[in-house]
Amino acid sequence: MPVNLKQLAELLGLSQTTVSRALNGYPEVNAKTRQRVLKAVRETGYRPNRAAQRLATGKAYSIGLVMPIASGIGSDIHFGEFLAGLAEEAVKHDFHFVLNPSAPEDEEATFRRLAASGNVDALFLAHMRANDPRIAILKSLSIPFVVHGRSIGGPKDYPFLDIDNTAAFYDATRLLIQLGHRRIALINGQEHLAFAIRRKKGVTRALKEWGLDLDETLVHHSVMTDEYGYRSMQRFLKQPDPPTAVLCSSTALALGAVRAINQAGLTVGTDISIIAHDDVLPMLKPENFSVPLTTTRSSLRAAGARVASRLIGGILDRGAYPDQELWRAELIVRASTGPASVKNINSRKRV
Amino acid sequence: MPVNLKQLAELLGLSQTTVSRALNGYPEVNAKTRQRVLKAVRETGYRPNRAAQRLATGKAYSIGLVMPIASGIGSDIHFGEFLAGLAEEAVKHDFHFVLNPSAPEDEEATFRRLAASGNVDALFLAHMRANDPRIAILKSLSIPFVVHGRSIGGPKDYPFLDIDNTAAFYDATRLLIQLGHRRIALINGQEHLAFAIRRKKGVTRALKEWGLDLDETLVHHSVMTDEYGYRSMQRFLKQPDPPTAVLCSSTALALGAVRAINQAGLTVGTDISIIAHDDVLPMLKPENFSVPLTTTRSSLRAAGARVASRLIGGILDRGAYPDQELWRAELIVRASTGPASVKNINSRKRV
DNA sequence: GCGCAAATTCAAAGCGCTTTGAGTTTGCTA
DNA sequence: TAGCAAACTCAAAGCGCTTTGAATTTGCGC
Repeated sequence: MPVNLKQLAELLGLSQTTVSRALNGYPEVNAKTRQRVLKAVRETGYRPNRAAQRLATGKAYSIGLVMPIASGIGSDIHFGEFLAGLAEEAVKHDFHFVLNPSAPEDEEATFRRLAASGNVDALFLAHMRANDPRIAILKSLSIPFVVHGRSIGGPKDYPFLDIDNTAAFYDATRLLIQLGHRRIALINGQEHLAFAIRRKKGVTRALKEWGLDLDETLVHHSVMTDEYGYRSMQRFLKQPDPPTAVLCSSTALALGAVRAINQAGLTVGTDISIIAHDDVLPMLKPENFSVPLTTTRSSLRAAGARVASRLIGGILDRGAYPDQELWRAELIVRASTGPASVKNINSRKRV
Repeated sequence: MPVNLKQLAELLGLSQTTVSRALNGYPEVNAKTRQRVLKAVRETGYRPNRAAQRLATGKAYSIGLVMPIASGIGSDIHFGEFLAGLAEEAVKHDFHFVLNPSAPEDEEATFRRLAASGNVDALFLAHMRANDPRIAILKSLSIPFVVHGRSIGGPKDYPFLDIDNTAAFYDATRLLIQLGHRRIALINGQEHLAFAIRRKKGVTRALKEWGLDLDETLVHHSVMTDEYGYRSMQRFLKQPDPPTAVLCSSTALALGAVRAINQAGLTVGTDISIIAHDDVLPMLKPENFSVPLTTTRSSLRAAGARVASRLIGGILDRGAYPDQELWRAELIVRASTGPASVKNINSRKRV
């Protein structure tokens, strides 16, 4: 039988008002009194009743999530991982979720309904596309939100958390160039997604700085699964002048690419270099690849947790968070990258 | 500005009591009055305030979900799909989720905390293992729950929704036997999972009925990804007496298996038959395989929705659901299954 | 020691719903 | 037409918290 405010106040010989204020950090409470209250809370294990708080404050203490059910997104491994981070953080603060599976064409209606329902205090948005129309919709909805990722074009002033995809792939490409690679391929995510566009831009930029051009025949866009990584790599290797290095937008793609490379009788790291972006999925660790993978790393789960923090912090008016965050991915060099030597190129040609 | 009960009652010239009762289906309300109330609800768009309901009834109107973060589960595509079904149904009833990411070793504590928190009315459980200890824990916790899947051994009297895995794989195997196959392989899920055990049992049983034995060298257990399907199939094909047919526990596994088959210069459906279990993942449609896949089909999303229905129905005391449900998977024959002819066997041997 | 502002604390009024216990009608029976 | 049970409807009391507006203390300058 949990104690409630009234009992706690009685126990302390204080009024509910004072106890409530002590707990919620109001300044007009004597420091000693607050200490007494806090102690009593610890001893009794008092936890405020969320339903009552919701009723009294009008806050929902929950976060709305629109879960895309379009092919290849909803049940994407990446979504689960991000969600885990989000949930982890939410649970700490006793926040709930309202998960709204929604087809892309219904998304706008879903947002509106959700915002109007009063069931959520804030919304979360992901899978940004170029010129994503959802940002304008959310801005018009007067409900706080945070975007994971960034659109390209359109309004600039909205809260987001993104990683610097351009920089990550610029850095990765630069490393490859420094190692002597000149023909560099890119196995990327779907073409309409903002992160994929930025990553390609990073590659292009680095090449350009060295006076090189990105060969469009060495760029593939697809859903980021093992399977597509394999197919893309296979096609690259069949080209008359195949790449000596390849960048993959996910470890899943890299898994397939590695298989294609091995199957062609080539060795990762010596014959062909490979760098993948690593979302730190527990299923797919780059260090466990037969040839450990050089990666640009940024934890998706951590991003989820951070987004939740910001959303919750905003709702509770606690802590000041930057409105726009751009995380820098780490470039971690492992065995899958090596110099592009003449010998490599020859051995490759022989296949 | 949404209307509340008081305003609605005023509008109707009724008391809040009567309106509330009319809405909640109490019998002591005149049928005509109830119609009037319902009409007014439609016109005003009245929606009861969940926070107030929670406070008044003591119900949380939410469902607890323990999301396993062990390797290869949490961010599993199957989990996302099931979750989508669950969420879809929950949203309809304005139910929330409390997602609790938890490492397997903390699960018990997580259950207890969740049950004690009063934040959820019911719990959901999945990824059943043989002799799964979590069932006993949940039963002791006096909180309603539904299990997706079934344990093997241990208590029998608990609410579950499962598919008849034994029957599904029995049926699939029987079909293969009828087509003349004698050496049948199984690429299964992880060995400790109940569904995998049952599927293997189904295969064994069918073979036994035809006087055949399951060759243990033709059974692999692993995480159900593309990658492992490929590896398993590759190993099977290297055996001195390779299988003429293979059963896969998921379409992801089948994808890998098909690749290995093609790579070996064989053709699915003529040289080697393949049947996969299809969870109806939007990402991976068996009908879109280059050779459309024969499958045992049962929608994971539908299962999620059903579990949510049962959980919610139980909480609201609405509708009577069976406590234990065993869904029958459909066996859908497509082009990936064909007769095992001598010619096939010969051509296979030549490789 | 007095008076006043600042510092604390408090009682009470909601938040919007459910539900108890009591009051009103209605429909029949006698 | 009185009388009574059945059928409806209602006023009011919570649920556990926040917050307003007022009351009480305390601290200081004179």
